[in-house]
Amino acid sequence: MTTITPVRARFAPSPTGHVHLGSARTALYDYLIAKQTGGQFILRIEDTDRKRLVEGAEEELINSLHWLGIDWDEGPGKDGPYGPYRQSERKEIYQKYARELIEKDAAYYCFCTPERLSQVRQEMQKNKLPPHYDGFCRHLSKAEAEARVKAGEPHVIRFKSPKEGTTVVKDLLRGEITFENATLDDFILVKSDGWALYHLAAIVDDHLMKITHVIRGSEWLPTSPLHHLIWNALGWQEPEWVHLSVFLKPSGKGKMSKREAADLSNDGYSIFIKDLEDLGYLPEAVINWVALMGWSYDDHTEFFTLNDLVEKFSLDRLNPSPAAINFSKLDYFNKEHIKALGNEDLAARIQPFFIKAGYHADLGDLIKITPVIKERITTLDDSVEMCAFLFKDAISHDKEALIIKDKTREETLRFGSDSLEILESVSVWEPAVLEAKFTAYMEAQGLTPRELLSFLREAISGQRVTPPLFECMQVLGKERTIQRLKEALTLI
RNA sequence: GCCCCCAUCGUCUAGUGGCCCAGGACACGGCCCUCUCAAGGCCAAAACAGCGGUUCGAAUCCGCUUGGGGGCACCA
Repeated sequence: MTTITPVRARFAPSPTGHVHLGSARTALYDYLIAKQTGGQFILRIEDTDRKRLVEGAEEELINSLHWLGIDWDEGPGKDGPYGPYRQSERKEIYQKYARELIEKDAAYYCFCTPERLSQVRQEMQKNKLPPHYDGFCRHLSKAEAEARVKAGEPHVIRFKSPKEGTTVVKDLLRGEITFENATLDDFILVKSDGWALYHLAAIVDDHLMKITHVIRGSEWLPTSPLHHLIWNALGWQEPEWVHLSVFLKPSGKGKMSKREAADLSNDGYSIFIKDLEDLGYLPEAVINWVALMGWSYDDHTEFFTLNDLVEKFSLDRLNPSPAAINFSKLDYFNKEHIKALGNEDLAARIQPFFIKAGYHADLGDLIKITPVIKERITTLDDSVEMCAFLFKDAISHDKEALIIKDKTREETLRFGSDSLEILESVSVWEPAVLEAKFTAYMEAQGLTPRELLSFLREAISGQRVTPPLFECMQVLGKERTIQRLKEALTLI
């Protein structure tokens, strides 16, 4: 590592939908590199396309970032020296620089109608050429163009891409990438409604906001030469470019489509941060998981907290190849991070899931069960299914399961009433005491734990799967445990 | 069609010319432990896409092929 200079990194989403894994990872890396160098992480809303805005998307975006624990130093709700941080509030700024580009002859007015443009595109495709603009307005005289603009003729502003030579883009993890200028298009910089497009707006903002590193998806690679050219045309020093690889669907074949995203939810998974939260994943786990998709620390360390990552992340250990999303690995990380949680913390996190399921579980009770469930649940939501019986007023039984395997109804009844007596005789209601009593009883009767305890489990919980039996009895309390066993015995 | 990117076990990856007949993790299978479910322990199976170079030596460097991915909007 050379001398560390503070990095100013920005996460610049457009509020057009849910925050997904890809953007979460980009935001994370931005945040990490900024924090690690003592720099700033900036959140900028790219909302210049007024038609695509989605109601509530910005709010969800902010919530998701907060949930993940990624906080910004400058951005909406947190003013800084380079605001405003919403592009919709910066329209005039972009127009100023668009004019500058025209004056420098690096851009030109174009009066072609959308109809003509699509016609040109079709023509190009028919001739097996890249579907680019044909340059119809590129050579209009400045005087004529200005006159038509003044006359109020609808127009856009296009960048004047060089036609010869090559443009080299330097990417931090891919090295130098060379593009033939002949393959470049004359991109639109400002639309006919006066709003700047990403290509102009992002560059102007990155410059004005003194961004030093731009981390973005590799889908931007094809337009990166244009961006390089615009930076140059404006006479500015461009930032470091980092083009991250895309995420592939779990099969590894192709990008996640709308349809596949929907199919995922049938399996209890999702690529959207909001859903992951609802599903019972920990932000710690999502962060850990997503950080490792495209980055690694060494050949064996996998468990990282956000703070670990701030300390250990580095751009030079990024991996340029696309990564397939692996949800079973997320499950694994979720288990690991749940196990790492303190009992009070875990209890507070599972409580909303109980409440959502209609159980009035109070924190005190939940804290009692967290030690025994923390290594048995994959998601926070799993705790509800596993422990619901503790919070129900009445439970129902599967009568079949109430007969001890390979024993008769009469035998079961006898073991059941003996158990009842044992329970009633216990004065110190603790797992160790209960276990000692029952172990002695089972030995005397020649019963295996599997036989008796499975029966008791069904009797007091109505479930086949629960946390360890004696712990369950403890949380249930002596009275309710006895009550439930009595009820069960009447059903045999 | 054109441009660009990528290429190690099923998946995420380690590996920057000899330490590699390739290491870790998840998932999968088996065994042990075990009151259910987990957790834990042990074991197994599993990869350098192909072909040419360069080199004393290549997973590592170069080229080609193949495969995969991304882009080609008055979206970002």
